[in-house]
Amino acid sequence: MTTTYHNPVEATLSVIGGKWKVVILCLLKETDTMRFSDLQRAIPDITKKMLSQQLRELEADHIIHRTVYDEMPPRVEYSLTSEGETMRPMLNAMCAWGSRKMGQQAECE
Amino acid sequence: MTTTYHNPVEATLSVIGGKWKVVILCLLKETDTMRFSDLQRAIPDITKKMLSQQLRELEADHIIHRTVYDEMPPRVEYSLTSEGETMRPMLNAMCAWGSRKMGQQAECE
DNA sequence: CTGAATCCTTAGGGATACTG
DNA sequence: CAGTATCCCTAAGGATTCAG
Repeated sequence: MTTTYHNPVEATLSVIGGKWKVVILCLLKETDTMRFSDLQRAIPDITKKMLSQQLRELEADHIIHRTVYDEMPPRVEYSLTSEGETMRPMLNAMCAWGSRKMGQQAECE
Repeated sequence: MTTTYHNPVEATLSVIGGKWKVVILCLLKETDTMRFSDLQRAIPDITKKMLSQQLRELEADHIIHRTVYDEMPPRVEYSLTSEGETMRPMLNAMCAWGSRKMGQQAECE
């Protein structure tokens, strides 16, 4: 499927446009590697379904890497790929803007 | 309404999370001031309804400024506010990442 | 623990027509 | 030109259950 974009930023949005993707990526950029349950705990409002769905899409776009450990109980870890690492400046900028805004409003916790 | 965020970036998403907002903002950051019809032409896939809706939300968040000229035919111009200007680094980073990706895939036009 | 599968609801968003 | 107003419908996403 070849999608035609009229603006470069649309390519960005096609990858990080999902409702929770940026939140997930911002967590991964700080913690390096997180388990499924770690992400769930860090994003209380997300459902399992949404989380796994967003993760699979990010994986399909080669932004995150999924490592399965064949243990009992199961363990799966997620981390940024090298492609995902290239997002760091962008993710930092997005976090920075939010922090600035929060600083103004003092409404973050 | 006080919304509680668990991550600073959620504050960012609450402002630019709309489907077309980042596209609109990226256009405004480059062209400085655009009319409604300019935006429509630059974003062929957006409907009037969506465009005006997204614009109104951005205006409510004090990100863009709306100037109405009492002429016939009507003219309305949109531009970034000073608050919107603080988004420039972030918007540039988002465009840059998309451009990089497009460069790899050579699928932009 | 890490999901997949199913069902179900709602609201995001498209098409169209109308207005100052 | 720059929007509203309606109608309408799909698909995003929530709740719940099942499974390896």
